[in-house]
Amino acid sequence: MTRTSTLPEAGGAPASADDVTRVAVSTVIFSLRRPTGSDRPTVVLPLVRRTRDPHEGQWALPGGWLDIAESLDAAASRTLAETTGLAPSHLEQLYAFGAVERSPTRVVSIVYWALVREEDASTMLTGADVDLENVAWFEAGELPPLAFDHNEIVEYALWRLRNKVGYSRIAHGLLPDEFTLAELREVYEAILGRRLDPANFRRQVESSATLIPTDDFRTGSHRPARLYRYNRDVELADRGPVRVHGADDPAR
Amino acid sequence: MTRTSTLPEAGGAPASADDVTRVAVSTVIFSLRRPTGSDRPTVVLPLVRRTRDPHEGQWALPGGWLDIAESLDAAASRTLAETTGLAPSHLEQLYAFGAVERSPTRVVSIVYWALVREEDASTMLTGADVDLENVAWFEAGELPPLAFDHNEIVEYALWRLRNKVGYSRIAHGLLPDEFTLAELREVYEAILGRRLDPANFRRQVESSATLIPTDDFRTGSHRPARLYRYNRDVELADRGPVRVHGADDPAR
DNA sequence: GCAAAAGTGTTGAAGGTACACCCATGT
DNA sequence: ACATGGGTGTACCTTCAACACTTTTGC
Repeated sequence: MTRTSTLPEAGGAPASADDVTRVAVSTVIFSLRRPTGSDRPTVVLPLVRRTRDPHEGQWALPGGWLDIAESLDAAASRTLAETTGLAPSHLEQLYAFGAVERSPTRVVSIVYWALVREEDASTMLTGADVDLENVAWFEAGELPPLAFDHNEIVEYALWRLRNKVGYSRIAHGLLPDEFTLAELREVYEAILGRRLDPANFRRQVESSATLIPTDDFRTGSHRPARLYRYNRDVELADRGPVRVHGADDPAR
Repeated sequence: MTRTSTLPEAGGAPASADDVTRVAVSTVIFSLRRPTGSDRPTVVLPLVRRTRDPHEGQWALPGGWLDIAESLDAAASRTLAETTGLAPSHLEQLYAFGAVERSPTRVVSIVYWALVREEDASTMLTGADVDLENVAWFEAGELPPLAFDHNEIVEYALWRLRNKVGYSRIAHGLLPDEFTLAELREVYEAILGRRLDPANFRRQVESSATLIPTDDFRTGSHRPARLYRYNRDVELADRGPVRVHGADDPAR
């Protein structure tokens, strides 16, 4: 994993001057974490500390410059890995931000959002050449003031996530292969920010036929809960438009 | 209206060589037209004929290059006006397309979609310095093979339009100030491609409280129909995320 | 009167919410 | 035994689709 680009929005730019529009790619990465003391997961996201102006010292979304020979999707994957060492289970374009004043020099940011499984989030700590000093996880609801317009971008990404969890099965992007219905429900509850009726939740997911029951159970100090697995055959009304040519196309 | 940029994807580029990524802005413009012989409207869109390579002679989406000092939204408005002379009643970002091979030189296209009222669509014919020879309207469902990946882009825009008509009130962007419920229903029918029950349609829009009944009626060879006007106060769960800073922010 | 579209009423199916209740385990 | 979460049953309510029916105009 070689560093072919630096953090976006300024510094180390591919073109030298401020007479060109540069294209940056950033990603809002969501994962879950169970705060110590609580068993309920909350939505967290990794941010990187800027090491140069503008906004030096402030936290910002991970990202980097678009290379001339890589697609937007590829740039999102690459910069995400380079800055955080994470491997996402879901990656989807969010929006292109291009207001003139959002950075001192002209930058158009193509922003993605991604999901990382709780188990995979720990790879960051062991990860290769990631600058751990300057990466940290934050609760999505309690962010400090971020660089550029990144607070608004995160808000928008959260809105999209909450929206999408309602009509697609992206929740599986935050879960391991096998999980109980209670664990799945906790993912929904963490994203939506409210409790769901276990009985009704069970019926809804069961009627959608997206889950395959296994013969295994998760034990605890109560009745064992059946483990489920996502049915990969089922494609929900999820991606919407025609799949264009393989990669780099709309995901919704 | 001065032409400050040429058609996107190649030719007359702001930067000379193929060692930079250029940003283009294109727009899928939807309007309605009643085919002669039929009273039911169909969805149509304007395309421009390319006058230079690549894809010279082929039809393509109207657009142009992003200027260094203008926002993405502004670029969409400007290029839309320059190439077609149209003024949209709705303008919204669709997606950023950035596959490497979508053009001989590296181009990232920020694509918008727009609505133009039937009445305003005729301004194109009288419009200022628009090259009428190379602009034409096509039925959205019967497009010829277009330049670049523009066929897929139009499909995606159509999908978004159909989707959005279900949960927002964008349909008003295709209607004049006052309209009957039958006219509103015809817009929905044209977009969705299927007939709707007039009785149920009436109840749905009436219960949503987005329409203000006027005291005027449209007469014909039947019982006069009441004219309605859109209630500008009502904001549906429409734009979703926080309005960022005025312009150039996500619309959904 | 008749055709045609405007507008109202009614019914049944489907889906969501609330909540009572039983089941199976660890302690 | 009892606490805890797993899992089932059910009643109510809202929404939506289908369609019969009445109203008001032009011809």
